[in-house]
Amino acid sequence: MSTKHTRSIAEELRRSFDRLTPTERKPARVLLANYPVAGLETVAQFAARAEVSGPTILRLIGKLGFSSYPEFQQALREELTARLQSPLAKTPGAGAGGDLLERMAEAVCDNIRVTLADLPRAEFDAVVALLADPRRTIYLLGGRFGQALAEYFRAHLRVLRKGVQVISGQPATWPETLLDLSPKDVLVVFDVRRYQTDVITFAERAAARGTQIVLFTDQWLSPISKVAAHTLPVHITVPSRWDSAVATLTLIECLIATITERHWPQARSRIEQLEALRQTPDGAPLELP
Amino acid sequence: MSTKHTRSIAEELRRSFDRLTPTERKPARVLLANYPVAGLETVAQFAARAEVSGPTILRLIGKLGFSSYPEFQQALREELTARLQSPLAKTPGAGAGGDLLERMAEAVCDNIRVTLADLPRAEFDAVVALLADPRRTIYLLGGRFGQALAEYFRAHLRVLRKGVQVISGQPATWPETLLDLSPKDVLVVFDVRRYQTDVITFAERAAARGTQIVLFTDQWLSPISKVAAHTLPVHITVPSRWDSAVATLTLIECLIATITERHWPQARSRIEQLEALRQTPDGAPLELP
DNA sequence: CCAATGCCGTTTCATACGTTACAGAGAAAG
DNA sequence: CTTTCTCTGTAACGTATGAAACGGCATTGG
Repeated sequence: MSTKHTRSIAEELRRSFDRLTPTERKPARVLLANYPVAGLETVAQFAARAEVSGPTILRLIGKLGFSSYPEFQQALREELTARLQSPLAKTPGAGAGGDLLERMAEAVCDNIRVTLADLPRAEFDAVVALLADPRRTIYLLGGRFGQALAEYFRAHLRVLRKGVQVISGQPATWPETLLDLSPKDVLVVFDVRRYQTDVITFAERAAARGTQIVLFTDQWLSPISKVAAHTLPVHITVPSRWDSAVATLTLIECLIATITERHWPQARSRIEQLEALRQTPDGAPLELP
Repeated sequence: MSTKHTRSIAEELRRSFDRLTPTERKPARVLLANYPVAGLETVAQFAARAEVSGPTILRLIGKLGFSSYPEFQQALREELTARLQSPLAKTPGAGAGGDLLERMAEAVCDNIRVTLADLPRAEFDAVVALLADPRRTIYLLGGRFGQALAEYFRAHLRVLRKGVQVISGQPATWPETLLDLSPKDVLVVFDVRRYQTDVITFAERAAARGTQIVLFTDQWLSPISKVAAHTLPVHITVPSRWDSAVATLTLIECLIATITERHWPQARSRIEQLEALRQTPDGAPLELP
């Protein structure tokens, strides 16, 4: 009767996190990262995983209000039972009263779901085919915040194929790149709300040269969509003063995953060659991603 | 190779159900009904729940191919870990039911929810305070795929405060930056699975100089976590050959939103000054973000 | 009806487990 | 610089745990 554990142990852990000593926080993090499996192991295993000693584990669960380790495990198991029985058991008190983190999580997830649900599969498949075509060169362009997305996209695409290039640096130098664009090539543009004029003009000129444009934009559609071959609208509003790029990133990862899957033979051989070339400093072999 | 448990234990149990004696079937049914929690209890508890004796339990798990009860529990925990990490437990009947887009959306949303739910609020708040402190300089560092995240983070942070810098270029040039790091400064590192050695060594040296390190890593914790002041574990597994950065990006946006909100007076005046300075080419006034 | 065999629980035992006490290291305060 | 206090790992302890031996019981075949 010492303590009533109505709320979850994870929550209790987070609540009293600042009461913990530095060494006690290590197993706390390990437990939260591998919840709740780490806590179902023996004290010795749990301690070894967190790289602390056994007594530290016991002191930790003591601070959580448990009088013994078995009692702690019992509580974990009961919680796990409830969690597995009702799969969508969200935190019961999760009304709109949740903190910013919870509200952000919900908003972002809604954006992702709506974005992917509303996306025409034909459009998606066409973009996949375009980006997987080895004969085309892929150019990527983004504005203030789109730049980083272009970089992320490139980092993956470069593994899968040759001819991937991010247009960066000062906009004044972009026209030079414009010369390289041909009707065979693809320009991927990231342009959301408060559409950047320099990005827009570049895209329009590229379109004039016949380049295929793939546009990531928000639900209100950048003006580039008028000249784009394929437009991918993404939901971006969240309870923040800023817009969210999470749904955009998700879409990027979906494209990468699909390209990798659908053209796996080519991708595989390329990745294997890459691994052979890339001698890691410590000599450890790289696994397939 | 005493026992290879490629398929799930539950399936193995059903397969060899008719080889069991009547009394052995009782705990088998109990385990399947309360899977896998019942098997994670002690032999005595499991036996009591199934109303059989201890040795019956041991004979049962012996027939499943395990040489000891702890080995059986270990297998259960590993299976549970895999199940909780990639929640394909959703729509179990619809194995390949949804297409890749839907499965990605679900997985990514789960990652986001779990990541934010398990995040200690104290840790989050400490990072916010650190990044909002105008007296500290913020350095950002990322590996192959983390680089883009660092860039995205910087693009926002630069609006909110001065002294934000991404460490980029060849790793050989990084030591020069190391000289600038002081105990007052903050190093934000992105390091996930297949942790990059050059990133690790840089972080370790920075820590040796007393720099506060904020680490974004996966649930298996980069070795940098040992020297980091604050570790933010993120779930990254999706039904793809690649890992996902979506939850990491969400966390970044949560940080930005919170910093903006909590230190709004400073942020607001800074944004207004920025707008005054930034003469948009078409003369259109910029709105507040 | 009897004997044999397979099945299951009770008892016993060794071990590994959780637990406690203690001492050393390190930081904070004087 | 010294003292005090907090924190953390080592070591020792008692116990509960998993595992093995044994015996009774029911079922089956003769």
